[in-house]
Amino acid sequence: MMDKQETPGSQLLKLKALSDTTRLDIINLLSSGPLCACDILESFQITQPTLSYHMKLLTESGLVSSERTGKWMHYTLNCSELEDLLGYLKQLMVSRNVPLVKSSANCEQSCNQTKLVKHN
Amino acid sequence: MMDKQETPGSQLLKLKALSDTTRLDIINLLSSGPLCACDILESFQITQPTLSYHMKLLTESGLVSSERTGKWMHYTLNCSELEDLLGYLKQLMVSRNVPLVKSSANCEQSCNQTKLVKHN
DNA sequence: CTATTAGATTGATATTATTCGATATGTAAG
DNA sequence: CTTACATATCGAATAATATCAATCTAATAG
Repeated sequence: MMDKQETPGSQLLKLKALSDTTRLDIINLLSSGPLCACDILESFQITQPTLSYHMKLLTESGLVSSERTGKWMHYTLNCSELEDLLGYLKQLMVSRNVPLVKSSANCEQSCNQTKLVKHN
Repeated sequence: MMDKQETPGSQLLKLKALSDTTRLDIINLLSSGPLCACDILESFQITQPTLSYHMKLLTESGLVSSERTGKWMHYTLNCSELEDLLGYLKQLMVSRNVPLVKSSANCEQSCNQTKLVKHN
């Protein structure tokens, strides 16, 4: 049942979240299992506020979920959200044959399309 | 035959390339087939130099390949590179059970792990 | 050779991201 | 209540990105 509305916006949020070395490394860490912030912090040469900032972006993207246990924050990789992103990217590889460019193609002699229209 | 060296760096480049609305939209356009720069440009409210800048990032990431035909530049989505990225992300969902955090876990009472070690 | 056209490059500027020190909040222990 | 500890937030500095106008290069047409 995949009637979920495609929300490219939220996929963009995830891609932004993954587009930083530190955060990609954090995701890698979390792929081995949930960790609390202090454990994650030990793996990086960043300050605690910086880690907190990155964890905020990761959780806001949905890729990571957080849960407080006492004074500790536990972070878990949210696989279903990652699956969604995978699905979104996979769909890009299925040529949709939808002419997104409104009328026609320019560059008449170079396009290997049947309908060739003169470019003004 | 998947003996290709995992190069997280190049995957990071792709993720950076995808982490911008305009570029993600361009990728979407290209998923329907190759297009020349002038066609792509018509779909956006950006200037030609800006498009050129984005196409440079996309091609440098490997996600898009470019080919000159006369005076036109044709851009094509490079599916194999996208596949590589998909593979990299997919692998994150397979818990590797490798203890990346050096010695042990902190937060003894909250970790559901067998080996519990006191945090100083 | 001289336009003309498609794209790329350059340099400046605006916008956004990242980082840190200082400080606040929230929780548990004494 | 006070202290200690884990994490979050704030404000400011810095770094990285995105954008545009102007200009350059490459290719074709005349």
